[in-house]
Amino acid sequence: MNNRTKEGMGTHSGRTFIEEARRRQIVQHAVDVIAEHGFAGATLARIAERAGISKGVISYHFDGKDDLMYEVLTLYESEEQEFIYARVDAQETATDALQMYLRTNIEYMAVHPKHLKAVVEIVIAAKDSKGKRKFDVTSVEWMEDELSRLVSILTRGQESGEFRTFDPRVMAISIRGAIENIAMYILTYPDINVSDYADELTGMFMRATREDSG
Amino acid sequence: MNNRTKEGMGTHSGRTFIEEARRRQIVQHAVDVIAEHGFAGATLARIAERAGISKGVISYHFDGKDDLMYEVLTLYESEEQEFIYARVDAQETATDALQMYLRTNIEYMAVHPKHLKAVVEIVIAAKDSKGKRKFDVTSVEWMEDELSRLVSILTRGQESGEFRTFDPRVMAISIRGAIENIAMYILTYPDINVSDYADELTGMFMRATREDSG
DNA sequence: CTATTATCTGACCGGCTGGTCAGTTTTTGT
DNA sequence: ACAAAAACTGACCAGCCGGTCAGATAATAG
Repeated sequence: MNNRTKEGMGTHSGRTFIEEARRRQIVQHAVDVIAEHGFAGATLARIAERAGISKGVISYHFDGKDDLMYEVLTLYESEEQEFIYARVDAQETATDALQMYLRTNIEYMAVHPKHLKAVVEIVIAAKDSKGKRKFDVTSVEWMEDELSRLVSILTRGQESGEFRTFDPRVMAISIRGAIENIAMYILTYPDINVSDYADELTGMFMRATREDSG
Repeated sequence: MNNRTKEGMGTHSGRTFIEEARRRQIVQHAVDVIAEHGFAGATLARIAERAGISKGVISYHFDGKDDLMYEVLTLYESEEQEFIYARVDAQETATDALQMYLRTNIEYMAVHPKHLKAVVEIVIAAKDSKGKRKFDVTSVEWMEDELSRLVSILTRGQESGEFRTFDPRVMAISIRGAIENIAMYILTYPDINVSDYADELTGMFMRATREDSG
């Protein structure tokens, strides 16, 4: 009486304690391997070896590599979203929201740099393999979703007069690019002062967005 | 009397007309395949098929896949650098230099989006496979090189009083991130107005860098 | 025209990939 | 205690990867 919902992602309906634990363990080790070797270098053999289990176990608990990657993506994506938007949505003005958005993004990636790297790696890989029926839609939608949330903050700021006139989409793309690039550097040089980075980033985009004073 | 310098990259010493043509052809098709399928999906078989030649021809003219990728990287990287810095270095003030830097970057990627995508794909892949003796150093150095040039422009602006006080490195990383992310979007949605993107980007970072007026 | 060299083909190789499965061990239920 | 279900192992598979090579073909030189 095993595989009930395997492919039915999301809600963990009737899973054993052991199964739940194994899945979590595998996902965690998968993240480590992806962060270390990139998506292409994250083979099932390597993930299994890292977890100290047989390769077959992964196939037993997941419907293949794609399913595992999808799990990694959705798990840490939602984890990040919750962390960030719990704080962002608590802000009243768009200015505060944007500032909090930048700050919590940096803060989150300082605590979980591997998670972010893994998510980015998967999304990029999924984008590249477009048309080969992988996790396509989801991955592209993640980018778009993240972007549209940011766009709505920016638009709100423009409507309230806090922000100047600019293309919210270009601004959002630039902000995401800045954040993701800084994430790469935090991973490469872990000994940097994250708080300073957050200050710099907020100072930068506060000036880039606010109404011209003159 | 064939392979003379094969591995000795760079200067094409004594190459046949045919060899030179074939190499160029292979590199061009390699770029197309990388841009379309990503680095991981750019197999020798696919590149050969696209070029309408046998797989062995690639091995005949290049010392393996790494050599081909290295060729793609160096060729289009230098091409881009020349295009951009020919204009950037002609500017007198740091403000003009930065503005030209942003504008020509967008302009270049509008003309050669595939080249840029290919370079980014290779650099990312090389970064991931770090420690596995590929083109490691070079790829990381490209990023660092690109970054240090930008940093020097920013530092110059700060010394001349054009720019406010900020961490030039963080700013440079953010600018690169914004440019590269926009590149991805231009590739995804080719029907956007590139000129507008350039205007938005310059407006954004002009405000982010300039001395506060008050 | 002929011999030599350069170029190219297509079959082939070992190695690694994701994935499968018969059989063994562990956990669970009674 | 014991049977059934769950969890796991390790050997195995086909398929693709980068790369090689003997032999076919094309270009060139004498």
